[in-house]
Amino acid sequence: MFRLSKITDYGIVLLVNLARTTIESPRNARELAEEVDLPLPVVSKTLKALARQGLLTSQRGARGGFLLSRDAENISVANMIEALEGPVALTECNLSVGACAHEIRCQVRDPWQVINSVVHDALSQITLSDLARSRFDNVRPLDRLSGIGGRISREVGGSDQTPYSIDEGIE
Amino acid sequence: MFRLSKITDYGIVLLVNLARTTIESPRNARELAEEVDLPLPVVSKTLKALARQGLLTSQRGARGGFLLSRDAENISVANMIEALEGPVALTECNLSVGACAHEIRCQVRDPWQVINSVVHDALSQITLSDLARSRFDNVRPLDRLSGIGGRISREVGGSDQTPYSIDEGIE
DNA sequence: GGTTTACAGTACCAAAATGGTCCGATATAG
DNA sequence: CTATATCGGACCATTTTGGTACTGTAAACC
Repeated sequence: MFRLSKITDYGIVLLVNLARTTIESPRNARELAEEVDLPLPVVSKTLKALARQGLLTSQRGARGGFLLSRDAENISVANMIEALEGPVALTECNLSVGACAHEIRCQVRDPWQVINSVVHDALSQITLSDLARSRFDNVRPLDRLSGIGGRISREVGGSDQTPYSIDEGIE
Repeated sequence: MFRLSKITDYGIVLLVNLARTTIESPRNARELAEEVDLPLPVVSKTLKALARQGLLTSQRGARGGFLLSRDAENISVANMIEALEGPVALTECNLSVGACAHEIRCQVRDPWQVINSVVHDALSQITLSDLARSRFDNVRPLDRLSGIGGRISREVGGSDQTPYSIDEGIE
């Protein structure tokens, strides 16, 4: 079905919520669950996963909770997806060499590498701070994307790169 | 897990196979299954689905089989994925309005529209003929993508657009 | 016209992934 | 010491996937 899991969806919503607040003290799961209107166990599970993957820092005990582990500008959509879904690999052969039995005689492995990179790059260019800014409301969203493309090219290995800002040229 | 289903994977392999041959007579499932080294029932199922979605034309009866229904240049990766997975919708809210119960109070719906479009656009720019050409073998694939980005912007509704050629600037 | 070839549709089933809940352990604040 | 929260699992129902099988129908060819 080519859809992200709900946990990932929830995770991004939660991250945006955390990125929006200016408070620097940790926010706990119950609080966040209310704001987002999702069952506490689900929110809790999602936050735990994000903490384990290093996108959130957790503080245990009374007055504990979760904080972004780094600036929202430095967390890309690709990062968030990878944290909750594992590596972006549209096909098995994109995961690693030798993952697919047909690898040797396969005629499309190399093209798939390209496709996967294109998608990954696209997802790397949008950051959490873009999502948190969210002034999309009454504007057709796609208008903002002119010019994004020139940068979809260089990065390969999942390392961070200069992210594209959705607001570019709009201010 | 953010992976395409195997059927989709198989489907693309089969389409590439069909795009590579110059023969204009239909190729049957058994023949294709051998070439691709996959079980006949699976190949058959996949081809049927592609035919139902209009990417292949089928010919019944003796000497029947499958043919591309249009030129490989006019079949994008997005087309192939949509044929076998349904519409590209990374989240439920990308599928249609009202698909998600949280839609009204959701803070990230609009950003998701953008993300989804970016991915969809990227997948629209690579065509079956690009895949079939496949001269990726000894070249680092990403080098070919410089310049792709400028075009990732305009299209929204899934309609065809001028596709990006992977070989651009390499010849 | 009968036989063979090959697709069409659909039902079916086992295995895996997902969505969601719950609980005991541990760390921290006061 | 107690209340608060996360941590790390286990757990289970439901859905999706991957793959097979079977019946029907269309076309070709003798």
